Amino acid sequence: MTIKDIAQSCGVSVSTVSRVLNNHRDVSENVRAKVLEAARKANYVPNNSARDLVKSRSDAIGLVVRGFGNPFYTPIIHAAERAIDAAGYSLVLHQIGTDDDELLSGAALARSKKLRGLIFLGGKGDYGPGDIAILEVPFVCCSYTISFSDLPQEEYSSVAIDDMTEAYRAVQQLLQGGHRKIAILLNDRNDHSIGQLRYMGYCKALQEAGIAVEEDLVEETDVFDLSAAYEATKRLLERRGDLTAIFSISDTMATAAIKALHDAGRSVPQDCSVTAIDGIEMTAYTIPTLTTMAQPQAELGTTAVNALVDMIEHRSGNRHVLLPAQLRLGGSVRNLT
Amino acid sequence: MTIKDIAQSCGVSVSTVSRVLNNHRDVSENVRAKVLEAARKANYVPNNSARDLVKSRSDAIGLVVRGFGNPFYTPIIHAAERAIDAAGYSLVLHQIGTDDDELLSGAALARSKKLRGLIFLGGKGDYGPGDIAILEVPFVCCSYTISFSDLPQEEYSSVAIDDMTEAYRAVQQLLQGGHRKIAILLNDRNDHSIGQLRYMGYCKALQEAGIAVEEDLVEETDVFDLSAAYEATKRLLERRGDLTAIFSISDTMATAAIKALHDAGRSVPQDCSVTAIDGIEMTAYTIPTLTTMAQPQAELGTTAVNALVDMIEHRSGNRHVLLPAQLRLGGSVRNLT
DNA sequence: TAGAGGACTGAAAACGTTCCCGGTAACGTT
DNA sequence: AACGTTACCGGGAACGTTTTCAGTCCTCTA
Repeated sequence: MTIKDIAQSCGVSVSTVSRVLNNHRDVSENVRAKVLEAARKANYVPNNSARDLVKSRSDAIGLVVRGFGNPFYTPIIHAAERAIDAAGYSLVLHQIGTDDDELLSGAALARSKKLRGLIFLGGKGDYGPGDIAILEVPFVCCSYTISFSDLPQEEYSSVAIDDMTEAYRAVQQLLQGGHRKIAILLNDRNDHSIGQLRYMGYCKALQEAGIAVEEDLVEETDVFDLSAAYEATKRLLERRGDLTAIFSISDTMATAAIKALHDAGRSVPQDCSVTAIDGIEMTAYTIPTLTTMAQPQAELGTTAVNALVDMIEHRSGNRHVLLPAQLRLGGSVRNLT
Repeated sequence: MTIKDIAQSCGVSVSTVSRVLNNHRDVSENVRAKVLEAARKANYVPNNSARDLVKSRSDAIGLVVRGFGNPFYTPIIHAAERAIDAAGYSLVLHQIGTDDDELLSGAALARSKKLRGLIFLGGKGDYGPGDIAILEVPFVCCSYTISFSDLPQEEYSSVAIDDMTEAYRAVQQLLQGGHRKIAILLNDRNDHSIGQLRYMGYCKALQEAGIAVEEDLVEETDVFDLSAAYEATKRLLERRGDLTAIFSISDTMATAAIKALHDAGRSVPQDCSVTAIDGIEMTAYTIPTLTTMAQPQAELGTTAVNALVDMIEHRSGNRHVLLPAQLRLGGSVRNLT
């Protein structure tokens, strides 16, 4: 059932059918009605491949995500899909492994599928102006660090929280509670990831309070592996039994940390406080509930696609938006004073 | 950069270039090498729209999911995407709301995008043979109940756990522990969903143990809303203070239930046992850890796409696979005897 | 009443592939 | 020497759209 069949059945040309189907002007009311009716009755569905070919673009937006399994991303992707759908686009999801290059993957995907735009979710990029040239479509980085690269701000878009500041606030809250020996649980201090930014916030808060960052209070571990975070916490406790608080850069790691503390005979928050960043739904229902800097996950997703769609439709250029996180008070923090 | 440009630069015809790019026979080694080199150097990426048009099919598989936000689905989708990628296909993700018809949505998507196949994840279908006729591509239902419909087994494929049996096993475990007043937390008893199947397993276990299903021990609530599950548990406790165990049809609801019990002054498992079905990663790190029938989430995803790809490539017809769940012992169950 | 202009329509090219079909050259077989 | 077979290659149609361009008819103005 093609446009041609409809044209034939209505006794008009394919051009005319195309015009009514695309809501173009210059077509009389009665043939418009006739064609519409015929299309409806024939259950006509346009062939996107043909349309894409002639317009040399599709209606799809690519979402390339590193670490899809992270429950933190789920509500973001959820909201992004809804927004993409609402804007009349469709979503092709591409997941990349830890050793894949998102830029290369994204570029190939975008070119072969004639994508309209790209969203990079999660991860980090050390790219320069020359690198992103292979991306021929607009893109926005969502919860993604590109801040360390030498890419000028006006050459890309981003949507995220202010990682360093929010980490700073989280740690500051512990400091205000009288904590002095605060450990940090993160992925990597030097990989130019979001973890590094949060580490910088941690350091800043400590330094402002006149506390030196102690090497053996920082523990690096795989961010997506709960059991690794569990083991890391165990190591931390063996090394520094005197710590009174742990700042985790993610809710999931914090959950594992609380469990490790519990299994080591320390209850939270009586014997040790725990705070984090992310605010995934589940940690509002654990025992104890987690005190965390909750990210506006759905808003991150919709903001990212709205920015992208604006760029696609030439309503705006690159922009950077920082969304505020909100302190979600739980039962995992105790004040010492 | 099209096939034509490459043809020109190599001094051969487009047909020949197409042949080498598609690994067809009847092309000499040296021109093959020449074309390949030219394509590589020109950074050629095939135009999928054109290919899709002429072959009248794409390389995409549609994943239509109801309730994307459910963390239980995340590892399934994760694994599915990997498998789709590995099989040389790509994934278009479509999410539907509670009031949308997945069949209609899926059919429109499949037709307009010339999808090769469809995976329905989560949800329920009361469809007959006439209904699925609008789907012109193979499809498999993953963690999806279609069992109540009058669709003959050979007309569709499915991958799931044996919901009724696994629920039966979960409840049986509580019964063996001496529990007699066992509540159930579910979405709906009569909506032909997975919840109903699990409810049937619950009933069967009770009946075999000679225990009547008590109306006020079953609580229905929105399956995706943790706060609703929390409130539902509160109601349950007010109504039946004498219950000694709760069987929840999902891990997430169980988490909320444990929290509600805790807030009501009852600790788990001392005052009340909790068990569930799903086995999401986080609940292995809560306090207490959740005893649950863990579903092989990744395997569900890969099995679904493998089945689908087999059908797409005509290696097999419709098939139904039931994967075993595994009892994951946690600390949320106490034996009374 | 001639001409301008607007409303509407159709023919046809173009998009970048795939694939069928026909053709040539080389080689072996009778 | 004639013929079949094989290996290789190019021409060109086809896929289903969109869009430009060239009309045709009608209406209105001068």
